[in-house]
Amino acid sequence: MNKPVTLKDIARETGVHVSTVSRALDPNARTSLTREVVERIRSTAERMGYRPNRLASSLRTKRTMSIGLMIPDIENTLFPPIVRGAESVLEPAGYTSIIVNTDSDRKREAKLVDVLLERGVDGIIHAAPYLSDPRMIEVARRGLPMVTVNRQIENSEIPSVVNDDPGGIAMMLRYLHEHGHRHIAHIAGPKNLSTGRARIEAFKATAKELHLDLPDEALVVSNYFDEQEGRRCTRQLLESGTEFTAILCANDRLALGAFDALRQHGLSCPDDISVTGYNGIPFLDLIPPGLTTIQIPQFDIGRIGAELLIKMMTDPDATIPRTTILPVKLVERGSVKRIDPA
Amino acid sequence: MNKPVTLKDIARETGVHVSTVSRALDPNARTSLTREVVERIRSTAERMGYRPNRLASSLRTKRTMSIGLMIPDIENTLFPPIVRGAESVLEPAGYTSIIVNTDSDRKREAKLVDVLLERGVDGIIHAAPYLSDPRMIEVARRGLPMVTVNRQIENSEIPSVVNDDPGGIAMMLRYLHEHGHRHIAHIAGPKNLSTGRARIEAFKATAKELHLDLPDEALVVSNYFDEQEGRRCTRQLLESGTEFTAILCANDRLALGAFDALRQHGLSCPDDISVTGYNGIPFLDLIPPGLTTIQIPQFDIGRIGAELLIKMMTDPDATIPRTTILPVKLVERGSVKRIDPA
DNA sequence: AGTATTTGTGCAATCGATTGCGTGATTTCT
DNA sequence: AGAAATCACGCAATCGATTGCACAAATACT
Repeated sequence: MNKPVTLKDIARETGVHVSTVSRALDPNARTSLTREVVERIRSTAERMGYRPNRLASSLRTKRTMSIGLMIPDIENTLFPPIVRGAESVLEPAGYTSIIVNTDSDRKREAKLVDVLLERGVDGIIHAAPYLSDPRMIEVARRGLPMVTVNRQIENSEIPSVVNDDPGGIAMMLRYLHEHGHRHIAHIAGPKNLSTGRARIEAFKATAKELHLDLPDEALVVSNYFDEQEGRRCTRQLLESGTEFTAILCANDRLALGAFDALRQHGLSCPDDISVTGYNGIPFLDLIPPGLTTIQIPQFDIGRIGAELLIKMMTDPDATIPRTTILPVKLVERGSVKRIDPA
Repeated sequence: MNKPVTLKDIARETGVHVSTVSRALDPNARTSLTREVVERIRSTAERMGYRPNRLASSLRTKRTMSIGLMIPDIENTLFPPIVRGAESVLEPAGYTSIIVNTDSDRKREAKLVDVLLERGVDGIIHAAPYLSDPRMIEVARRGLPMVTVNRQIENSEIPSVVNDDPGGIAMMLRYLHEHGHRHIAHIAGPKNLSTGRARIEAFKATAKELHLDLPDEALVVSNYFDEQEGRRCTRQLLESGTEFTAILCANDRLALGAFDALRQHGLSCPDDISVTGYNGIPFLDLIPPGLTTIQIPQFDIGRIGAELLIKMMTDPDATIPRTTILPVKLVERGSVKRIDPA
């Protein structure tokens, strides 16, 4: 491994001082140097194959040009698009990201934040914090630029980029209503997540608006956003004896679990029970009967989150919107049947 | 943002020299110091909340404890499990990984390698190199520890971890044969990828072994491993007029595309045509009729790749197997029908 | 007891780039 | 033409941790 070319090497080669070389190669400082000198340095740097050592630079400037990207699990298809969205702006801006999987485990989250801090990240994008997350709030308070995307932390000043949960849920509930459904159950998300809470509240509010009958048993709360909980909650609905013709699920994976549980109970979707999801994860069009869902702009959530973070990192005094709400849209597939209102 | 505690601060506080502090905190060098001194330093370090500055350390030691993880696209469900597998060993070992998406674009790949090099990664795991990849070979030659996983580069000494492509394809072809199929088409992967080539060769070899009739038209080569190409190739097969009762696809996404194209042509899978895939990506069990496929151990591929890389990074003289081949298994679902041999 | 060896720390250079300050040379101004 | 201002670049400190070498004190040896 031949040792890399350093500023010193170029300085020796061109007969100038290393500080001059440094300035010649810095687009911002280049102003006060002679055109020729800059050109001479630039060309020999190129010729010698100079690659700046970011470590040395970072040590001096206190900026690593890297950020931390915290997600629950990269295997959850909801997150890769967010990651790509974020990188679509980070990479061109010269930032590199360290992705960590928290597995939605507070202990891991705390440990991984330390890892990121130790690595000197310039900022953090947290894609799925808890509603109450004192550790992250503390880190942000200390002055580390941070944005949360997809979910948000309550009682904090941390800017967040989320989709329009209330609007999306209302849209979906109205859609079911328009399709004749009057008895609609809801499988809600975990209460300790902002998405879980926002969606259940929107559901209740819209149900009231539409004058829907909403018995307590028609509303079950899941512990995790996954298929297994979707199955469990669906079973619970079925066994409670409450009457319903549709289930509005707080996310797609719960809905996929519902598909499964209904099938196991010998019920057909959408003929017996209609089901709807939320998020719009991939492959949904390939899974029968095709989940009607709310498509959230995952890529844009990541993209805008990264844009905000860069703004915060480069201009500490910039005014950053506390919450950025992105519009969603309803994607019709086959899981909702039009019925005659009872 | 209160400034971090440094060795110098601890030195001042405890009245010793910073080099002593450094040694006291280094588990390896701690030997030659007095128990008490070490203890005193350790405790005040703890009390002051000392966090080592990895940048400074790396600058001096030339080790960043970070590695580059190159994948085509994190949105492709094949890769997240590989990533998790790799991180399952990297993280506990104190390594952090920088994930880059090449989009299977040579220009991007070249650029991203430079980014990684500039960041001073200690090694690289490349999850999908081209068969011929001089740039990566050159980087490896220069002395940077590197392993390729999932695919491999030909004519290079770079260790790779791959699944048993020949075995898997042979297994699948035999399976179709046992189910009565005698006219079997193959949608092959791109020729410039090791997986594409290995699989087509295995297909031909096994077909010969089984004395299958294999006209040229029954074998079409895709340009990319994706659904669109699967559709195109299937259409081509259908329009060529060649006779076949099953299509063995070189990967799952091609097979998913085949599902689609068959449907568009009014054909049913598996009643009219059987289809098989390769890889075992998620959600396959939810997509009708359920793709029968070869499950590759993605997580283990990542895990073992990372283990090899760590070995290479920590002991340059270690003997590393040139190729590590992992076993695969056949997963039966509903896309293959048993028929009477014509 | 006197010399040789070991032990525990300190000193200072180093990794590579950045940057405030200084200075000689050139240009501009009166 | 002489003073002032500007310009182009060099000097040296700095970021924080690591490490070979030096050296004094303590211990072991003959």
